[in-house]
Amino acid sequence: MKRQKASSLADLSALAGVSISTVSRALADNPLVAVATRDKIKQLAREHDFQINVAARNFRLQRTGAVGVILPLGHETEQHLTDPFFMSLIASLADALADRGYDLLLSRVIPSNDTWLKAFVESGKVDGVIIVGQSDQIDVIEKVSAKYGPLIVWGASIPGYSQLTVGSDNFEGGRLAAQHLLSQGRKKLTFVGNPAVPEFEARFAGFNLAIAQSGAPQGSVLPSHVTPEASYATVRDYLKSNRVPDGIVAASDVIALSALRAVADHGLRVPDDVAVVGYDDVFIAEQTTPSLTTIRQDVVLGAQMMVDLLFRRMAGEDAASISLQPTLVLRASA
Amino acid sequence: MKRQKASSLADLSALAGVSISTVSRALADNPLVAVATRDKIKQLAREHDFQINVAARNFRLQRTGAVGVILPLGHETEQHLTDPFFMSLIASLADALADRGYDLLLSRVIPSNDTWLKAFVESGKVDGVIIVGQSDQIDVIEKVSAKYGPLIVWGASIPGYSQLTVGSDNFEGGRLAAQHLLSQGRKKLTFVGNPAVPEFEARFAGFNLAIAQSGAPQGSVLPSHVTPEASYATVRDYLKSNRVPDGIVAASDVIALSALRAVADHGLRVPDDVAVVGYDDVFIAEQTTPSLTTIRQDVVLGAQMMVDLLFRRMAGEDAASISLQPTLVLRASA
DNA sequence: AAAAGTTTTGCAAACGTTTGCATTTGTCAT
DNA sequence: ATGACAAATGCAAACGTTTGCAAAACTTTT
Repeated sequence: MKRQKASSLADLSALAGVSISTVSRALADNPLVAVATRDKIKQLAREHDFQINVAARNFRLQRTGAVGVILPLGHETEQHLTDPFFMSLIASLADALADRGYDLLLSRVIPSNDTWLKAFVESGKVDGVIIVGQSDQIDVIEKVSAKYGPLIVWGASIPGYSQLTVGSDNFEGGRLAAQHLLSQGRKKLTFVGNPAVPEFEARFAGFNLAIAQSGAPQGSVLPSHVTPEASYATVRDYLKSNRVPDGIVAASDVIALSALRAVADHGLRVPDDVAVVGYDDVFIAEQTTPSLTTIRQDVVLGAQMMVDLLFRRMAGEDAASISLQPTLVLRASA
Repeated sequence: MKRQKASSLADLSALAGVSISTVSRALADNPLVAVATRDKIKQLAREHDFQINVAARNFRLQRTGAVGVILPLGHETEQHLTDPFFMSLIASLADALADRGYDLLLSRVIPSNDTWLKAFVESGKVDGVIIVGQSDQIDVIEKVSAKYGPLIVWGASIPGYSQLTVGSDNFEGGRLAAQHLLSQGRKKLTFVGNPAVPEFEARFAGFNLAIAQSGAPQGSVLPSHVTPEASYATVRDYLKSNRVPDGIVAASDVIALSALRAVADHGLRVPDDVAVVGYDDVFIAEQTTPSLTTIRQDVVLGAQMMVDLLFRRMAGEDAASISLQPTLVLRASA
């Protein structure tokens, strides 16, 4: 019994004694071909375990079947990609795209010039692009986004910018975090994170508003890189200078983690002496000692929204940016 | 000045007044075309910012320019992808592949039947495959790997299996961890992790050997899922049953993190009462309280080796599995 | 039994490249 | 000026699909 593998429609058409067109249509269940022929061909395809050449099909259809997911590492040349929040977002994106039969082309970019995004978009390798985090590339993104439709950004929706974004309401998140601390009677708050990052800027603004509304003294800000080492050092040095806050709002859980450690190493107790609120609710937030009170962003939902929006844009429809509501998750650290 | 975007070789050939072939060759710097013509065409390409259609080229060249990276989520249906170790491995893979001009096609697979890998390999979407972690799919991998060359696995090299693997010497890593604890006078050791996972099995074997050689009483094993919640519960319940070890070797840093917390929550001190050694040295290992003593696997090197091996296989050469030496990183937890 | 209509199949072009081979153009010695 | 040879360019096929349109094969109606 010869069951050679059929590797093209031509092979199959020879086996079935029909034309290539008929095979193509049969496999697509096109009612144009008679049911009997269709079944026969499908049977044959199964027997010779035929797999259609996806590259050829996509080429003919002028599509790629892939969506590019890009992480611009602008502020941090280091291993930004390991930030657990971005990772789970990517994981969820992979799932959401797979549900639609699309592949996920992963790309880390360390922006060296202004053309990286343009080049990527025009390379024809993907049918759409999702950018995870604006980093310091918001202007580059904005420029490309003006001419290239299927482009969705995870990040902040900023007045004056028209790029299509999905993100949690960072302002509200920052406000929630600060408000929580204030409601516990904390007075001297510090925000840790680099406000040059658009998302962080909004969180910081929300943080400031909450303070202003409560009448507490103005909060301070510690611009910090997002890597564990850098943020640890930043907080440690700050504490050493004796400006000890009684509440810390971190711009991310990873930063919060470092803050927890810096505070502990400085001989202070969390939350008794210093309360710490994180941001993201990544999977380790529950596992820290003490476990981390944080502002939760729903990555699964976020990923779905991004993919929804992207496909709408790919279909030529238009769509509006989406802002998701973050929530406060109460644990032990604040 | 009309600077329309040229979007195909045909466009460009019209502009230059030469044939498509000549344009193709000129852009490839083929010496067959006169230097003057070459320069003129390249100049023209720049002016009209021409970007070659990668899909078409790859199709013609019968390649895809992409490598598939697959995470089989066999043991854990949940968000395995967020394990920081795998994430940094993927990040490094992305870099190593980008260096070679290849794209990274990310795919999470929850194996439902035995054909997922075969289907993926035969879909023609990628030129090679890297599997990150054998999970419980080692037999499926083995079968496909027998017929499909460009397939590299991160994981354990197991006698009797011929799949090409890159991984750290898990046996040695487990041995190192246990030996370290024993050398500090610890006597009652426990291994936390599911020995059904090939890598973990080897770590457990090394752990056992070290104990046997030292003459200490046999160690115990706590099979545990790799998620934080599950491993926390496992360790907590074990401690509750009053079988308190004085040393824990965790199969991963994430598990170790849970162990740290479970031990602390049980009112015991780390490392005074119970010492904990992790595995992987992920980026948060430094940030735990207390910071985690762990067995380090070099992901950057590992990723490079995998890509090296893969390209050798893609070129039709053969290659041998690689075992990397893990190292003990001393911190505060043991 | 032929015409008209319907269903099923096949032909051929197209997607944008690369590349073997043929052809044109240019150079040089005669 | 002509022939021989080298250098530069162009023609056309191929990669594996999908799909508009034409053609063939049936069915029904007269």
